[in-house]
Amino acid sequence: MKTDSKTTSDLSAQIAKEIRDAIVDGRMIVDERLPSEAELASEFNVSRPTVREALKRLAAQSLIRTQRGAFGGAFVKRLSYEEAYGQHITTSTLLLSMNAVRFETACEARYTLERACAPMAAARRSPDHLATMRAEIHRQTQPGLSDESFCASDVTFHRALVDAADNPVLSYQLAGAVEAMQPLMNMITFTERSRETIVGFHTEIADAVEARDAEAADTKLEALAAYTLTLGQDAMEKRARRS
Amino acid sequence: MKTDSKTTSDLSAQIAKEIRDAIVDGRMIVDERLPSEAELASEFNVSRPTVREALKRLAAQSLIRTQRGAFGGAFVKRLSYEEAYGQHITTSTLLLSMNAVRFETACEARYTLERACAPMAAARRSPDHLATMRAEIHRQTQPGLSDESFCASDVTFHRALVDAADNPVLSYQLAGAVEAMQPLMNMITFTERSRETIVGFHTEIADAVEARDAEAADTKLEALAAYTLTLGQDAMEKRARRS
DNA sequence: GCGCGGAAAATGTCAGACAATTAAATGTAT
DNA sequence: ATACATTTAATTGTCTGACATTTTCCGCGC
Repeated sequence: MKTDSKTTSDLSAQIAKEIRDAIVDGRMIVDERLPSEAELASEFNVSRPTVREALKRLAAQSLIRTQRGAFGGAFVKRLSYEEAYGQHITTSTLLLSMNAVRFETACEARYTLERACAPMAAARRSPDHLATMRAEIHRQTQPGLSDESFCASDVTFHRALVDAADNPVLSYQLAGAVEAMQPLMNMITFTERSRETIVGFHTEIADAVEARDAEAADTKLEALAAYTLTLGQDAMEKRARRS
Repeated sequence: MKTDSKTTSDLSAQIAKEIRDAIVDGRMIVDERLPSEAELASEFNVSRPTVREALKRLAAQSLIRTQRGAFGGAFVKRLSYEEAYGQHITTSTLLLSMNAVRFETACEARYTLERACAPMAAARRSPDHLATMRAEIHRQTQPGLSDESFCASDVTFHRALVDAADNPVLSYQLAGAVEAMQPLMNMITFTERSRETIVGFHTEIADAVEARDAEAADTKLEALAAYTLTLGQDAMEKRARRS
C-alpha cells in the first residue's frame, strides 16, 4: 500500500504539484500573491533553492509570474490566449515530431478540424480576415519564395480562415493542429505546378468564404486536403527511397 | 537598438530557452544526454542552482527527464501522448476559467469539433469504444449519482466517441476541448428530466455509431449540442440572478 | 566465472551570503 | 501643505560550497 504519491525524492516537483492544484481548482485566484520564497520554504520544510525550483516549474507553465522588490513576489497569473497558443503549439509540434506520426494521420486531423470551422468562418468572416487571406495568397504567388516561407504563409492563411470563425476557443484548439503540421509540410518540395494548384484552392476557399458559401468552402477544403495528402505521400515515398 | 532579447535578468529562463530551442528544432534528439549540470554551469557561466532552475523549467514541460547516479543526467524525453494530453487539458481548463469564457463559446467550440469526428467514429469504431460508451450510458442512469460524477461520465463518453475516430492526433486535440468544458458543465444542476434527455441523446449517438450511420450520429450530436446550450444558459441565468 | 564492495559521477538538497530591484516610508525644501 | 529626494525594508536573483543519495562501473577475492 502506497502511503501517498511519490515519496521518492524530487521535493520541488511535489511542491509544484501542490501549488498547481491550488491554482487549478480555484483555491488561489488570479493575481493572488503566493507566500514569499522564504515563507514557502519554512512552510514545506525545505530550503529556498528547492522552493525556487518548484516556482520555476510553475512559471514554465505560465501559472505564475514573479516580481522583484518590496511587495514583489510570485502571483497567480492570468493565462493569456497568446501564451496558451504558444504552449499548445510547442507541445503539439513536439508530439508529432517525436512520435513519428504519419503524415496521413496529422493531415487528416488537421483538415477534419479545419473543415468543421469552415461553415462558421463563411458565416462570420470579417473584412480583416478576408484581407489577411488574400494577402497571403498574393504572397504565395511571389516568385523566388522559399519552400519554408511558402509553408509559413500557408499556415498564416489557414489560421486566418480559422480565426474568421470568430470563436477564440476554437482558434486556440485549432492552432495546435495547424501549426504542428508545418514541420511535416516542410519536408515537401513545392514545384511550380503544386504551388499553383494550392494557390488555386486557396483562392477558391477565399472566394467561398467571401460569398458566405459554407458548402463551397467545405468542398474546396476537402479537395485541398486530398491534394495535400498526395503531395505528402509523394514526399514521404521519395524520402523512404533515398534511405 | 536592442542588442538581443531580454538582457533583464532571469538567466534560468534564457538558458531554458536556448536548450528548448535546441530540442524543438531538432539539434538534440530523443534520449540524447545533456551535459551535466556542472558542465552547463561553466558553459553558460552561471552557477549550478541557476542551471537547475532552467532544467526544472524544461522538466515541467516534459521536454527532459533526469536520472540520478553515475552516467545519469538530463535526457531529452520522448513526449508521450498521455503527458501531452495532461498538459493540453491543464492549459485549456485554465484558459477557460481564467478568461471568463462564455458557456456558449466553449460549448460551440467543443461540439463543432466533436461533430467533425462523428463521421470518422461511425466509420471506424471498434467494439471496445462502443462498450465504453454503453458502459458510461449505463452509469449515467444510476440513481443517486452526483452531478460531478455525471459530468465526469459524460466526459468519458464523449472521449470514447472521439477516440473511436481512431486518430490519436485528433484525440489529442479534442481532449482539451472536451475536458476543459467540465468545470463549466459542473455549474449545471442536472434534474431528473435533463439527465434522462441527455442519456437519450447518448443512446441515440451510440446506436448511430454502432450502425455506422454517420449522418444520424451528426444529427444527434447537433441536437445534444443545442440541448446542452439551453441547459447552460439556464444555469448561467440563475447564477446571474442570484448575485 | 561470479558475487561483492568500493570508487566515481551525477543529481538532490541544504545553508548562508550578497546583489539587484522596487515600493513604501520618511525627511526636506519650497 | 505639497512636491521631491532619500532612506529603508522586503523580496527575488544569483553565487559558493558543502553534503546526501543514487546508480554504474571496475577490480578484487573466492
